[in-house]
Amino acid sequence: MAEDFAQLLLDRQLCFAVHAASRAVVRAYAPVLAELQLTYPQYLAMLVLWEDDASVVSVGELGERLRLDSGTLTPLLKRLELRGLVRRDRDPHDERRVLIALTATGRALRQRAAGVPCEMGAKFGFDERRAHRLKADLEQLVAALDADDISVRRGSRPGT
Amino acid sequence: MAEDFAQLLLDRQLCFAVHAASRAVVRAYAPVLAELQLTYPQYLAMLVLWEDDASVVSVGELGERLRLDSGTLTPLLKRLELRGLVRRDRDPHDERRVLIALTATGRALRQRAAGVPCEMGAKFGFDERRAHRLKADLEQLVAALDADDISVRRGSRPGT
DNA sequence: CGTTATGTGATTGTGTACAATATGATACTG
DNA sequence: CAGTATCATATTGTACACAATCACATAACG
Repeated sequence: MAEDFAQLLLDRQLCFAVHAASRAVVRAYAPVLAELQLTYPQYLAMLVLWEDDASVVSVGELGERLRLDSGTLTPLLKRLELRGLVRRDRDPHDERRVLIALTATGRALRQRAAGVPCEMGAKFGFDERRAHRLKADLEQLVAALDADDISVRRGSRPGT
Repeated sequence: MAEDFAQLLLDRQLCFAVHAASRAVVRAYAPVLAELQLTYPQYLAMLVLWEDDASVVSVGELGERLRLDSGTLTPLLKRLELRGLVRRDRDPHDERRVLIALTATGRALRQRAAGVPCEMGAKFGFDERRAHRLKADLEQLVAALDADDISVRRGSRPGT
């Protein structure tokens, strides 16, 4: 019993560290991204669109890459559309899908964002090896949690 | 120029990994905490209150521990008050401060939360050494970002 | 005592984040 | 072809998260 309560303290360590780090990262990006008038999640979405010159993906594909659902992406993408960075059009071959495409303005923003990784890398102050190790640890954590989540998604209850 | 764009891809790695991991952690806690009718940030606040049996802190002190500001904590604490887990009273010695105190119900909830760390630890699937290393890496990251942030908080611009 | 500075929390507005549900299109079945 | 199932996205509601601002109280100064 006493050990359980001790864990209530220990527990706070890792899960809280992940949570606090995430918010610290978003805060650190904010002033840099403000020059591009982007929020951090908007920046992540633009990174995906910038990756391929074709730059046409459905909302669902974007959500899979960013691990975000449509309820989050739809208003975010509408704001990017308002700013003229992307277009949102129904897929003519499948009227259910909405395709996101970069505009010329959105593509041009890539030049201005080119310096962001370097500027942020300096803030992080991690050498490449340690950054790689941290990234690997985090990805394994996500993989472990997602694997556990399959039962929820597929509705396959363990007992019954 | 081409190297800068290559970094736009590499950059996505670490910052995105932190962000995605944080959301995966919150998602993983959700079903476990639902039994206690707590959200993850509410659980973090309760952990701080459970740590000390006195369990009386101001909103500001709580925000310092959790690195959250009052705009986030005030509505969160009001919801906990509505559920009868905490009380919110003005400090009689300093009418500006609002003190948060556990109720008997809030203190009792600690028993039911005792198993949460163990259940979540199983989901994480990390051995103690690796969990400790990940936690240390994340804390160093937060420290580096916060140190960089002092210039913003104190308004001491580097140039002028 | 009036004035100003500071400090603490509340309020407001914008922007995620996600569960639950609704809507409409496509695919499958008989 | 009608009925059903399924899939992709939109909509709604709740809950963070934080910047900017407001309101009030204490403190410091003349």
